Amino acid sequence: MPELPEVETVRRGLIPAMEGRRIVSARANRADLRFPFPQRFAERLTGTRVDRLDRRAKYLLLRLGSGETLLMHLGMSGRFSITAEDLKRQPGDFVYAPAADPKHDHVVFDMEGGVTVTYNDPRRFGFMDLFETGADDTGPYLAGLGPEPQSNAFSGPALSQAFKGRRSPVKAGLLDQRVVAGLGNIYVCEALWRARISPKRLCASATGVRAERLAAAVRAVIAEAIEAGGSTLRDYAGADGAMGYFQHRFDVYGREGEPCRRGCGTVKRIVQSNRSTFYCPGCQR
DNA sequence: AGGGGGACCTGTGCGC
DNA sequence: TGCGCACAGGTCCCCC
Repeated sequence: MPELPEVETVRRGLIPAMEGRRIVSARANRADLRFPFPQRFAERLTGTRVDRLDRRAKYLLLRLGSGETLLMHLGMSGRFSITAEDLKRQPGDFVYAPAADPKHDHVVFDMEGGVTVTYNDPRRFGFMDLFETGADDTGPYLAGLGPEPQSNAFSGPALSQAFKGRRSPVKAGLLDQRVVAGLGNIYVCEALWRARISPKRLCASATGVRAERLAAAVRAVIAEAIEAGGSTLRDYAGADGAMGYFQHRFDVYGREGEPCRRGCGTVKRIVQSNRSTFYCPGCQR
């Protein structure tokens, strides 16, 4: 479910609840999510302090006083809710509302200061792991990730280089986390629309000036989405009460049959590598 | 080697 | 109202 902007919004929402606080106790309510929890999961977390909350691509990284890093991925349906006496606006309020069904509450962190952070994930595509801090680039998850879209390492020339010789559609190229890290189905569709590039165009033919346009579009789309997430955080809970999943105005995603915002045609839905792609055949070439 | 398709799960919304 | 199907924002694994 969450792509980079949603994960970044979740990170920012978790900071007041977790950063600088000791984990009084941690608990996993089952043996696995997508993968088994690491050995002695609860014991390795209990008693340690969360020094910092980082993000890389769609991964949250809790840097712990113990010298370990807790890596968390939200999969498609992972959510956090927070309850906290000292963060509440009104007594009895949730800071971020709990997900509807508590039977999917899989991990609970009791934090210093009466703050409780609960991870809920109906589909259990999410996962958590612990590794020694500093080993980010040698572990199975983060090694090989491409540049962050907001970093200097991501640029037109870099994207052009990554696309060179690739025979796959540019939609698949942008979804490849080794090319650029953090994009998912929605923001790839949005960036391609913004850059006026057809999702069916082959990567190899989207180098040069097209890659330049695409890189700029990716940056803009991601920046705007993070900003939209930030505004829902400022309002505390978003419309549905859940942190990180904000209502955002999409240009093409989910708009099949509706008019293109450029007024040139109708948004079309196709399937590429088993996933929905939305685009406007009128302006995307 | 790179790329496509299926698998992993549960929930929701729609048509009949 | 109930049932079955299609679909959902991610990633891994297998196979060509």
